Amino acid sequence: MASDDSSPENPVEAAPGKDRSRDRTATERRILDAAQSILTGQGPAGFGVNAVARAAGVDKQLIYRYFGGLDGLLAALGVRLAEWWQDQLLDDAPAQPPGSYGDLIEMLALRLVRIMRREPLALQCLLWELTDGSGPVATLATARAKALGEWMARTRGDLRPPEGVDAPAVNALIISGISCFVLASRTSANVIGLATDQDATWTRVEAAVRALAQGAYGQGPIKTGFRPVGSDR
Amino acid sequence: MASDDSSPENPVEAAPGKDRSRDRTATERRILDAAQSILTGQGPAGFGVNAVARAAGVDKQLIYRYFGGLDGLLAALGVRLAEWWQDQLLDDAPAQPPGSYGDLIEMLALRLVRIMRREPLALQCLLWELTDGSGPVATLATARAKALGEWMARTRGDLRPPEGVDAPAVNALIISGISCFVLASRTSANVIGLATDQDATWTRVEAAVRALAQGAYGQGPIKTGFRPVGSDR
DNA sequence: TATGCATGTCACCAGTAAGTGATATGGGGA
DNA sequence: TCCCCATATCACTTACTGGTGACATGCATA
Repeated sequence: MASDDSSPENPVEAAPGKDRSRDRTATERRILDAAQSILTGQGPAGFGVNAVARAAGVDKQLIYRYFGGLDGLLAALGVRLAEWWQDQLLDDAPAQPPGSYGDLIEMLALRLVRIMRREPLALQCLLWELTDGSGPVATLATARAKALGEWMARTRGDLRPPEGVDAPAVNALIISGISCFVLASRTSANVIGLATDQDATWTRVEAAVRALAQGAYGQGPIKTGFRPVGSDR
Repeated sequence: MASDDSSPENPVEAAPGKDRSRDRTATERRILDAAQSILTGQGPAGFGVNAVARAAGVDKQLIYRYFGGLDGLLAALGVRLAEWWQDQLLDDAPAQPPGSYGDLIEMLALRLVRIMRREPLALQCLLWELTDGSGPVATLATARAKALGEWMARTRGDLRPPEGVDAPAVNALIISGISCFVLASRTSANVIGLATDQDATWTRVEAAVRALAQGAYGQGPIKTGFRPVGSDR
């Protein structure tokens, strides 16, 4: 994945011929598609003017003209991301409303596990935010935070966390844990002793997520019927 | 922190004169110090042959000769890191042995929070592992995992998690949560709604860590006496 | 038909990266 | 004393990056 980016491996066809469509909005979409594809595949490190232009089969000058450079392109991509998060979270209303605050957080957490596992782009954006907190990248984080917040507001009804439990802090840790774990599973098949390439492991992780949510907000430790087989540190 | 790396901002002095000490082991140490300094300051992205050589005040050729290139240098750094983790974790025996498995995990988790907050190098390594899972970088992860495992083996005594609780999965999520949260606090002053630049927030986070550990392994939700002031999603 | 502008392309710049072959220099052994 | 070798430095190539100015082309309007 180093040098040979000129081969047409992207969804957009890259015929190096003459003036293509002469359609600005279409070209802008091509560029955005390419940017998304690059970010998904190569990650933040590969996200550059040259790479995106090459993938889009377009001169990089157009990126400067139409988006004002990389930052503008990233901002435009952020708008897409925001819509995507809306689709992922908001559009699937819960089958049955949560019965307790613990259920609410469990529901959110499980959704998060599945979304993150399914969508590499979300992971790459998260990684980028962890790497670089400067302005343009921060908008990506904002999109996600907004979608999560709206889902909560819509779903929580009048549920409240139990007295004395610091819900924002606990939730932040649970969400962080899920994010980091899925992120780590992307590059390593063994994360803190769990084989992330096996489906059974993910079943266990989801059960653990439930146990954490209910343990922090519920009435006691959740027995999942888990029986250790190997080392149980 | 971008371009001007030639100024002697590192602990090693960078006099561009003639043959310095003509002492290979000392030179190797200079290079290693510089590499560590670069990684701590600039992160994985800034970790290159030129940058390290410049910071060490040494010709980059020596990096190839003595370490066989960046990968070898990274491996050598990994050895250092392993020792560092040993120092951080193993050498401070717990004041009193944990009374339950929940106490054990709570103890480990709190230690982790403090270590991660204190040592930027640990965070940069973690970030690198999340970015790139290829061989040389993976050794960094191994060093940390080994230190954690040994601490557990030494401290746990004959404590066992409660029946039916999947300790490896729960612990992995707790550790991931701490890692990711501290990592995010490095680049953003507001992580999932928590102001990470205030000491009070970290007190809350530590309490939440305790609540999660005890909630998952203990007898019920932990009341920390927390009283919400603002939004409590 | 002729002009002007939006669209697209090309060629180049300065900067920096990784990597390599040749050269200087000093110290220790024969 | 002389020579050899480990140590250290220099000079260079190749390749890529972000960024910019100049140029070509086609469409719509006057």
